[in-house]
Amino acid sequence: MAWSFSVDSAKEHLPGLVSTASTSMFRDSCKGLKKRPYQCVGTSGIDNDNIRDKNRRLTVEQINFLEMSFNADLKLEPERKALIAKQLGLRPRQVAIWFQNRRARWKNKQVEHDFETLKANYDAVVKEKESLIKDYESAVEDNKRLQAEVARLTNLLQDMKDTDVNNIQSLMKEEQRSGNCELMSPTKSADCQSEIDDLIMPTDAGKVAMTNCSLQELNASIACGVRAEGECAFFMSSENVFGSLPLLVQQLIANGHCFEDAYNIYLGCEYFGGGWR
DNA sequence: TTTTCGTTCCCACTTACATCA
DNA sequence: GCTGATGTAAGTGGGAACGAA
Repeated sequence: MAWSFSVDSAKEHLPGLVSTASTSMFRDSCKGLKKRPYQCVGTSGIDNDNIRDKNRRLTVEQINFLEMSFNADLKLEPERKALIAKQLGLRPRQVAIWFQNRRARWKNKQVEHDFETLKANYDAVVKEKESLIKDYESAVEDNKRLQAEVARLTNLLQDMKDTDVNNIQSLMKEEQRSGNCELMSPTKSADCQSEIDDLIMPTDAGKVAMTNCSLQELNASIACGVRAEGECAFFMSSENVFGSLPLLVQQLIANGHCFEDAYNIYLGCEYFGGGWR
C-alpha cells in the first residue's frame, strides 16, 4: 500500500488540527503496523472525517450523560446506543467504545476494591493468629511451671514415704485418735464421713484442694469451719492455729519445711498413703 | 437437521495522544 | 520548554452468539 501525505496541505486545510509535533509523529507512526485512520490516509489525501476524530476528548456534558447512562445499566443495547449517540452527536461506534472502556475501568476499580477487602480480612486473621500464638505460649509456660511443681512435690513426697512412712502413718493415727482434727475425730467422722471422703479422699485426685494460703487465711477458714472451693481445707479446732495443725504438718514445719510444702505433703500422704484410716 | 458463513458484540490488550506536575 | 506519569479514545485480535443460506 502506498502512503501519500502532504503535511503542508494538511496544515493549509486544517490548520487547527495539524501541529508540527503531531505531523512528525504522523510520519513516524505510518511506519508502524498499527495505524489509525487519521494517521495513514490513502492516495486520495486526507480523510477529513478521521482527522476530525483525532483523539478528540469528549465534552464534560457528553461524559456526564454517558456516566448517567452507564450507572443505569452497564450493558448497552443497540437501541440505547443509537439513542445516546443521537442525543450526544456522537457515532454509535464511539458510544460503544466509551462503554467498553468504562466497563474496563469499572472492573479495575472492582478488582482494587476486592483486593482492599481481602487485605483487610487477611490482616485481621494475622492479628488473631498472633494473639492465639501468645495465648498458646503463655499456656505452655504455665504447663511447664505446673509440671515442675508436680515433679517437685512428687519427689518430696516420695522422699518422705521412703524414709518416714511408718512414722507418718503413726503420727496421723495418733492425730485421729486424739480428736485434734474436728472432722477426723471419732465422733465427728461418723457423721461427716461422706464430707471427709469428699474432702480428703476424692476419687478424682485433681479435686484435692492444695493452694497457697497464708496462715491468716488458714486461721480464718478454720474459725469459720467452712471450706470454700479451691481453698485449703482445715477442719480442726481453732484455739491455737499451729497447735491445731495435724501433727504431721507440725513436725514437717519443725523440720524446716515451709507451711505450704508441709501441708501438701500431708494431703499427699492422705491421698497416696490412705492407710491411716 | 446439520453445517457453514457473515455479522455483531464483547473483552483483553495495546497504541497514540492529551494533560498535568 | 522538556519530560515522565497518568488518563482516555480508539485499534486489534479472538471468541461467543445469532441468524441466514
